[in-house]
Amino acid sequence: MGRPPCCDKIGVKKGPWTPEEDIVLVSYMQEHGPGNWRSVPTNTGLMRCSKSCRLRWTNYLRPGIKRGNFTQHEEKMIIHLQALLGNRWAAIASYLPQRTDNDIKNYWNTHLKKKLMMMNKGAAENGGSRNDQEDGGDLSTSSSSQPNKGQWERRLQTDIHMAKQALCEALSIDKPSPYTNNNFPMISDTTHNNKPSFSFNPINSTTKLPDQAQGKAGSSYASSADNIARLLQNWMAKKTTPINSVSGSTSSEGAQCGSGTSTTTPDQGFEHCSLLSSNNDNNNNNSDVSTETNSLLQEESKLGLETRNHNHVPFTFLENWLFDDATAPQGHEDLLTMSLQDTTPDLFQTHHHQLAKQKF
DNA sequence: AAAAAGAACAACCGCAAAATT
DNA sequence: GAATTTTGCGGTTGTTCTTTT
Repeated sequence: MGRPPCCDKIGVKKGPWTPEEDIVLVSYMQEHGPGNWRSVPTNTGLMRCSKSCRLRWTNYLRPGIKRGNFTQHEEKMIIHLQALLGNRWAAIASYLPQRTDNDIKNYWNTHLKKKLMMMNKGAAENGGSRNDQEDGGDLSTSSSSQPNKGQWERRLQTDIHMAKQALCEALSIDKPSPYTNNNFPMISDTTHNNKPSFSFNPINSTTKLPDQAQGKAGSSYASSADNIARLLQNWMAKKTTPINSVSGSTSSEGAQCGSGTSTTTPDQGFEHCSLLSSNNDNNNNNSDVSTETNSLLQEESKLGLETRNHNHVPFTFLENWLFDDATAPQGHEDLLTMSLQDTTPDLFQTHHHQLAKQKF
C-alpha cells in the first residue's frame, strides 16, 4: 500500500499565478516552511497541485532569489559549468545559489546558446577547430570527442559537491546558504517547533531593473514579482497599524530588508518584512499586528542568537574540510580559470584527487 | 498604425529516483 | 518487498511583450 493520493486533478487551476495566490503561498511557507508539498493545496485552499506550488515557491517566491540581469561573471560560470556538467541545470544552479535552475536554463536557451553559436560561427569562419556545439547545445567535451567517458566521474563529482554542500548546511549555522545570503532573509532556526522562521523579502526578488529584468513592461503579473510587493503593501495598509511603530525593534531585520538594491523605499521594504516576519496567518485577526510582530521579531532574534552561541563549538576536522570546500565562491572561481580544455574528465578527476589528497 | 516575426520567460509535462505505507 | 505517492529534474510549450516590416 502506498500513500494516499496526492491531489486529485479535478478543479486544479493552471496558468499564471495571481498575487493573491502568491500571498497565500508565501504566508503559508512563512509559517510552515517548505516541504510536505502535498498538504499545501489542502491547507491553503489553493486550487493548485502540489507540484505547481513547489515550483512557484522554489523558482519565484523563495527568498534569496536573484532574477534577471546575469552578470558577466555568472555568464562565464554558466558556460563553463555547462561545459563541465552538461544540461544538469540543478547542479549548475548549486554553484550559483541565488539563481534557480529554471532561470539558468532559460537564460541558457535564450541567450547563451545563441551567443556561443555566434562565437563558434566566427571561430569556424576563422578556421577554428571546435566543432562540439553544432546544435548550440551541449558544450561538454564528452559529448563529442569522448562520449560517455568519464561521465560518471563528473556526475560523481557533482553529487559529492552537492552532498557536501547539504551536509555543510546541516552542520552550519553561520555559513551563508542560499537562504542566508547577507542580502537575504534567512532561516534563523529550523530546530525550534519545526518552524523555520524566515522573513520573506519581496524587495530582493524584485531587485531587477526596470526594463528587461522586470519582465514585459510590467503588465504581466507573472513576470513581475514586485506586484507582490505592491499587493502586500496595500494589504498591509488595510490590515495594520502604522508600520513605523515597529521600526527600530530589530535593527538587524531592518538591515536585511533594506539592504537589497531596490527601487522601493526602505520603509516599504520594512513593511513587507514586518508583515511576513510575523507569525502571519491570513485568518488571524491582526488586531495588533505591530506589537505582535515586535515581540515575535525579538523572540526570533533571541532564538537565533541563542542558537548561534550554542552552536559555536569547535569544528571537527571533517567540518572544517566541508566548510573549506563548500563555502568560498573563490573555490568556484577555479572553474572560470580552467579552460575548456581542462575540463576533460581526466583532468577534472585529477584536480579533485589532488584536492582530496590535500584535504587528507 | 497594423500585422508578422522574434525574443523572453513562466509554467507544464513526463520521467526517474526517493520516500512512504 | 511491493505498490504507490512525492519530489526533483530537464525538456518543452504557451503566452506575452518587443521589434521589425
